[in-house]
Amino acid sequence: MESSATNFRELCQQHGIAVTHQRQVLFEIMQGMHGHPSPEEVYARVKKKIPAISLATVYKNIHLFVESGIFREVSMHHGTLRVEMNSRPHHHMVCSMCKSISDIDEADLGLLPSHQKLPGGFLVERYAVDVIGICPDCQAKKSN
Amino acid sequence: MESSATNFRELCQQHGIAVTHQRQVLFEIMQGMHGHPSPEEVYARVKKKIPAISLATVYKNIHLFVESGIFREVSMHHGTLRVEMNSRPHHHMVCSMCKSISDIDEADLGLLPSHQKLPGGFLVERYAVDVIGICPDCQAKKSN
DNA sequence: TAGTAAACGATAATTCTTATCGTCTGTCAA
DNA sequence: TTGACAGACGATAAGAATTATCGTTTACTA
Repeated sequence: MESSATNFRELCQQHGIAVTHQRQVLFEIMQGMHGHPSPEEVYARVKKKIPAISLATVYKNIHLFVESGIFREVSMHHGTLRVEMNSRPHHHMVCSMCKSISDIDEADLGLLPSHQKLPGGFLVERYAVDVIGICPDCQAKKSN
Repeated sequence: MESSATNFRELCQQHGIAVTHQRQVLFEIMQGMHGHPSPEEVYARVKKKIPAISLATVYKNIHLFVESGIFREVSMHHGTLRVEMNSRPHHHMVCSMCKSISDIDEADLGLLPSHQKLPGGFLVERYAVDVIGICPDCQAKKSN
């Protein structure tokens, strides 16, 4: 069985990024965390292993991991407060390139909820679907 | 046909909030905006009609509208950067009370995408579904 | 193993949002 | 109507999250 160190080294080589001690510890700790920790929470954990690490390094490497496709952001939405004024039942199309958000009617999406109660006893109020992909503008730019 | 002023007055009475000039102009401008504007963008528009308005007032009233259920937030997610380390295909259950996020396997959700290309030519890469509702903990608290 | 590009830590700066506070206004009862 | 009072307002300071800067150190390639 390969060690996780070897795996991480290969992962970095695949993505063309340098293997540093900080980066490796960060990666391993993040992989071992459940849920969706904030950068601060990750920082707190990593600090136990590398007391001298900087919060900026944590941010920089989380972004690097996300850009490389090693991890993924939970929400594609903008960081600022965004409000919904379209009162018709609809969902969102989010462009993975330009991050633009456009609305799509529920009926046009062709997806409908089927359960009222999910495993664990979670009581469903509504579904919010982000369709992630490439918007027409970015498709055009891509093929140029 | 009722004027929009009357509508807004009734809306405020329904929600037990005062009708102020700022609030009314803000509401009307937001209703007339497309997409999902940021507070800054809304502020810029409102300023043309009420030059003396404060950005804090815009924030306070957007929150008020959201809390009252007049408008809705685009994303229920936390404002901070959150990273996904679960590599299995899954979606999220977001509690509308405590804002906690937990994972649910795609298979358990019972929802599957049916289209590859949506109206407008948007090219689908993947779906990210937020199931919004009440988590078991908050259901328990609620009934107390 | 030397040169170079990139990564690091420290910290200043920026951005977004919220809190504070003195003044003003909308609401409601008289 | 009017007067009292809670709540809303504007100005701005404060706070939280994130990013930029910069001098030093480290990893990769030849």
